[in-house]
Amino acid sequence: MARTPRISAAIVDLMGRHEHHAWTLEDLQSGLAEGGAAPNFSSVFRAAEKLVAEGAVLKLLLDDGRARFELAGAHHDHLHCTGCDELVPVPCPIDTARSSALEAATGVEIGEHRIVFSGLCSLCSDQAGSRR
Amino acid sequence: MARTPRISAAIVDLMGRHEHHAWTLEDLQSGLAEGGAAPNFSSVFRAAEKLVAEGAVLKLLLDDGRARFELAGAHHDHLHCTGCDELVPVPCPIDTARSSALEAATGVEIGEHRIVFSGLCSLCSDQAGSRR
DNA sequence: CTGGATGCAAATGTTTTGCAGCATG
DNA sequence: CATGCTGCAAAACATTTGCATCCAG
Repeated sequence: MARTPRISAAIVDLMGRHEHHAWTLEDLQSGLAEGGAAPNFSSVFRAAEKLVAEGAVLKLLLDDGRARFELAGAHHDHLHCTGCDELVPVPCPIDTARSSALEAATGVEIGEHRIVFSGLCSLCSDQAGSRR
Repeated sequence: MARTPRISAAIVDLMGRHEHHAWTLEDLQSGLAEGGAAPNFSSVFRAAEKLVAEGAVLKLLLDDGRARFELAGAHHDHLHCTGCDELVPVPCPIDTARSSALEAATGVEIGEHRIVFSGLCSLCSDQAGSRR
């Protein structure tokens, strides 16, 4: 069987051409497949993990139990749309003052955070609105 | 093999006696086992899911891929301690003004949210501090 | 030639479901 | 005696790993 070379590069390229999208491993595999490649699932997995390890890509686990991958960049948080199931980036609502206040109030030391809002993305929200 | 009656009631009871703790299914099973019962894993799973469906219990998926269950109550968010792996409740840092601002800025409709901070809980933070 | 990447298959870890028996109302 | 709960076993799912092979440098 023909090999698919440079999978991780292809992943970065693919992600770059679809800015605001979080990819499951399956998404990545089928996305690469459309680009002519037909990589093995394990290879996609390993390439994705490599990119995560390198810091080029972020891995997120949603409540549906499947991991999503997205290009690393400026920090943002996410809205998991209950309409279309997309994971939409939203600006981070936590400022350092708030974070510090939380640390002071609870005695914890906060490093990172992950926020996932549930709701409707702007598209689904529009559609719901126009039907009302 | 003897049956363990009323597993879901036992779960609620168990959780009630250990306020701030998020339970994996395994935690629940061994917790119940210490109480004299020795329930089957599937039964624990089904009881937990039932409680979630009833709204008595919340289910959370962390990045380690294992679900945690905790008593439903006043909303709060969580810190996943990188020291002791506990999931510690912290007050919610998102107020309605901020949430509305986010909706206005992005056009989304926000329902719920889940925030998971990563860092050190107050206990682990203290220990780290005293070693410095 | 050598190390890193890939394909394939099989293992893993956790969650979920099928089915039969028990027990409570 | 009907309905729901439980135990046990096996399936389902997404992920992860072992191993042989391939390819670029």
